[in-house]
Amino acid sequence: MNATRIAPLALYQEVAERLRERIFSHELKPGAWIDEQAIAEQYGISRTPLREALKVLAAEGLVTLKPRRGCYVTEISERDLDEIFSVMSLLEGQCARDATLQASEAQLATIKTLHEALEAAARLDDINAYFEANQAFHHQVQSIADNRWLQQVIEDLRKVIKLSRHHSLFSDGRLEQSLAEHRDILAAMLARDAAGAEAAMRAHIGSGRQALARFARNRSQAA
Amino acid sequence: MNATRIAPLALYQEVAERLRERIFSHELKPGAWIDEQAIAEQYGISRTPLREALKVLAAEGLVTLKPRRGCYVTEISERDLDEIFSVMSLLEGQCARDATLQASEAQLATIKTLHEALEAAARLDDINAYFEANQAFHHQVQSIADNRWLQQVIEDLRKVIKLSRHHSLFSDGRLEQSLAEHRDILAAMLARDAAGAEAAMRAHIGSGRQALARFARNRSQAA
DNA sequence: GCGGATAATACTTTATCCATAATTATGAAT
DNA sequence: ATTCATAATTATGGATAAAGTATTATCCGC
Repeated sequence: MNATRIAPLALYQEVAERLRERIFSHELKPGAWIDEQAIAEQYGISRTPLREALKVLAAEGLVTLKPRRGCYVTEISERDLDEIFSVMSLLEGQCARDATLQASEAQLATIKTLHEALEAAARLDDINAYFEANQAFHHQVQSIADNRWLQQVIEDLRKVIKLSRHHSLFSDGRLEQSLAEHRDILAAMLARDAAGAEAAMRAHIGSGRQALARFARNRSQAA
Repeated sequence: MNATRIAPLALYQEVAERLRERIFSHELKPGAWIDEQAIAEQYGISRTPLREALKVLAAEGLVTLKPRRGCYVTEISERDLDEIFSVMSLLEGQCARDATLQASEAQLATIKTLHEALEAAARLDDINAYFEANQAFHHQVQSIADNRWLQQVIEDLRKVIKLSRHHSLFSDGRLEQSLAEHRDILAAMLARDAAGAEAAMRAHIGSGRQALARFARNRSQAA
């Protein structure tokens, strides 16, 4: 047992987090069987905390537990993505609306700063930095909207979306398009145009769905 | 060929369901500590599947696991309810909109039939029947909207709402008011007025929040 | 008398063991 | 040769036990 462990987290939570990483990185691919014994051995733990971690991941929808059949990484269909993005569009749109109405001047300034990081990343064509800045921007909007349950649902759905590769989403023209959409969102928020911000955010999410669909098509052609 | 073999549900799922019932019925009150040993003894099982069940309930938000402190039934604040109902209003409103646009004539007829059950229960002042019919109506609208992820999120949030008593919600004038709101929803749907159906549904959910808030106020006065 | 520290108790947490069920492979029969 | 049945192996699901940590209570010192 690792004596240097300072994390106050329970072991099963630690395990759940590490499995999430492996699922999101597609080291564990959708549809793949999760070998409990092998994982437990790899991590040097018993199967008990691992099984508890799998229950948590199952509740999050990342894995599917088939009774007496074992545990498999959830496979997300294109239809699932359509449905999830449809909900996400609704929720993030509402966030943008609420944030626009409720933001203090200081918070609007923060949003503006985060957007500038986005612009900078785009200029450098640094996809990883753009990805990070994008996440920070969306997170900040949600934070300003100040509805923990709304944030929670968005976060849960985003995890499921991450089951399908979307790291390489910001390639080619998509990055430029995404940036333009973000400019629209920012402009509406700065103008205190709540309806406009909501509409811009919805358009942005919808555009993300289309990019993902294009990516899926290319991928299936390549295979 | 054992075709009679239906889905074998795991023990932890069975336990989770029984705990849900006890939490919803307020036999296990919000804030109450869940004694693992006592529950396991009551059910004649070991603590292992019970703990797995608690992980699932924690993921649903029904219980809160405090590391090294044990498991407690989640306490929902009035602010939580405000936030949750706000999201529910958005989601159920979208359901009403989608259902109005997508429903077949046969599905609209089903909706009409379910509404008539509501009217009948109201005439008889049968609160339990009204409650059931109400659930059936909402469920049918969601079913027609045909977005499984949207349904899932609504279902999850509804579970959390059930942490606060809302059985006796349909008392006094509230039943009449709820019925009137349902008439608006139905009318808009039958008229294929998607925006109207969404607005009516949002108003209905918002009205439900207000009724719950009144109930909480009365309850705190009584105590 | 009050505060802090130490010890004891209790509860969570993890590991190991066992049983049951499912799947796959092999053998036999048609 | 192919298909079906039976047996064996493997993995999941449940129980029990042991260990570690946190909290509370008591005692001692200031």
